[in-house]
Amino acid sequence: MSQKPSIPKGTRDFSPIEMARRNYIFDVIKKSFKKYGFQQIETPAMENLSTLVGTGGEESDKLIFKILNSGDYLAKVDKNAFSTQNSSIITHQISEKALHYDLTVPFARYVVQNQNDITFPFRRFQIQPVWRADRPQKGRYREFYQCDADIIGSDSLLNEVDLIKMIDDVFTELFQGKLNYSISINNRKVLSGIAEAVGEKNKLTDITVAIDKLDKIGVDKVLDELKEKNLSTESIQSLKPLFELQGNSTEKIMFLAGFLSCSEIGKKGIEELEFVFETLQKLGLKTAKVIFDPTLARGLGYYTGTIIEVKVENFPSITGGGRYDDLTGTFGLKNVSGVGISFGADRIYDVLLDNNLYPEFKGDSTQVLFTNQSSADESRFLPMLFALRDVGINAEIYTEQAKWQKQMIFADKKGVKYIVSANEKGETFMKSNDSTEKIPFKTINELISFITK
RNA sequence: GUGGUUGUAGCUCAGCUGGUUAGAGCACUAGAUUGUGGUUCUAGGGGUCGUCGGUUCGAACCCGAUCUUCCACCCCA
Repeated sequence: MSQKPSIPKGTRDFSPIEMARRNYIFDVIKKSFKKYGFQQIETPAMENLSTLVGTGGEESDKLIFKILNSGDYLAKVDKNAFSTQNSSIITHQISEKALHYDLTVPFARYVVQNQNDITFPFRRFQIQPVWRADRPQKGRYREFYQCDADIIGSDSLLNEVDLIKMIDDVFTELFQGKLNYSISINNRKVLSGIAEAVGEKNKLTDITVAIDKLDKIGVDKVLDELKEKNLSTESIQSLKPLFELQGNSTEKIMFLAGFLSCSEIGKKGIEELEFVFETLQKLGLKTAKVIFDPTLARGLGYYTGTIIEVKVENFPSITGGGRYDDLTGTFGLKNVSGVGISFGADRIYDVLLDNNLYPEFKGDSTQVLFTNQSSADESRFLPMLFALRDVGINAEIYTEQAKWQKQMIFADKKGVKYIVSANEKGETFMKSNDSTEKIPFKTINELISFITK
């Protein structure tokens, strides 16, 4: 052992069985995307750093993996900037590219660049890895796949309804009705309305960040945090009823409608929520439990309307999304609204594994193994091998003339279903993996019908 | 970025309060046996005990730093 090989923190290798499971998840999601009229695109793994920074808020800027410029990257650094040792200034001088942090921002960039060729409303999906310089922990990786579906160029709330129905479809299939999950919905306009209604319009983020922690740290700590952020005692007092909200989603919405009656933007948010909930109620959902959660905030800076998050017990959110009214605005295309969601394939993988929800995968491995104990075997089996492959059966020959035992162990470990062998007289036999009975056969058609029966 | 945690053979781990050439199981390789299905037996390869530095006559074991693992916070898929 010269040196111990390893991979970067938060990244993973995927074995054959893991890939089979991952592809199963991707296939289910992709099938739904297509069914709802989304078309696939792909964007580069790296973007210009300038298109990525400043779109998702300060927090996400910190988590962007930057790519060092090629060549003598230090030579171009401004000497004054260098001597300040200010990394954020120097960063932009030594790095002009970065790995994308999510798929929504590259998509917005794509839309602006290709606006003349796109017919709006545009439904696109994108399944690619994203990178975040985060600290790995449970369900959190530095390289992971997002499966994004976005509709851009439409204000209609029917899109929100469509996305939630699609979430229902995907998890109904993946969870097979055996696992509870909930789709939490809120609206940024409601959060703005709350800030406005308590007279702290400019403390919106402080309020939402604090509210978001309600179920984690409890009412008292949230109030403490608001005090620290210099909210007036009256404001905090008037926020209090929100923390004690009881009842189902409809009752909560009704309460907030009253609470926000003095705020235009708040009223708009309530209207939007009501539409989404009412429409979903009419259409019905297969397995999803949709709840209005006024404490749902979500950090990404660009959301302006509906926000969505899917949760399973004991896991961080497995799907998230929302509406953004002006994401393309930062790239020069105004007045284009979009809404989208992102399935976190890697977290879904962990959830399915934890709950034993993977179907048995058939046909992923070799179905038929031709044993090889002599060059006579090789010449007699090779034509059969290719004949099987030609009719679509996964088959291989053991390429070494090895001991029978070794070949059987190989077949067993690989999960091969059928074994073909010959004796010294040249008689050929086939058998299935779970029995020791060898059945003689003469023609390739006999073999095929045995395997495909 | 903050706090905690982990690191001994390819894998899972043992190694008592620091004391001679660091062990086991599995895996791997070769041979024998079973005489073409996973048995059994024998032998063998493989570790500068994450890395660097310190304490000590002596360190896998104590101390420091660093990297790594996992977990929590922040934030998020």
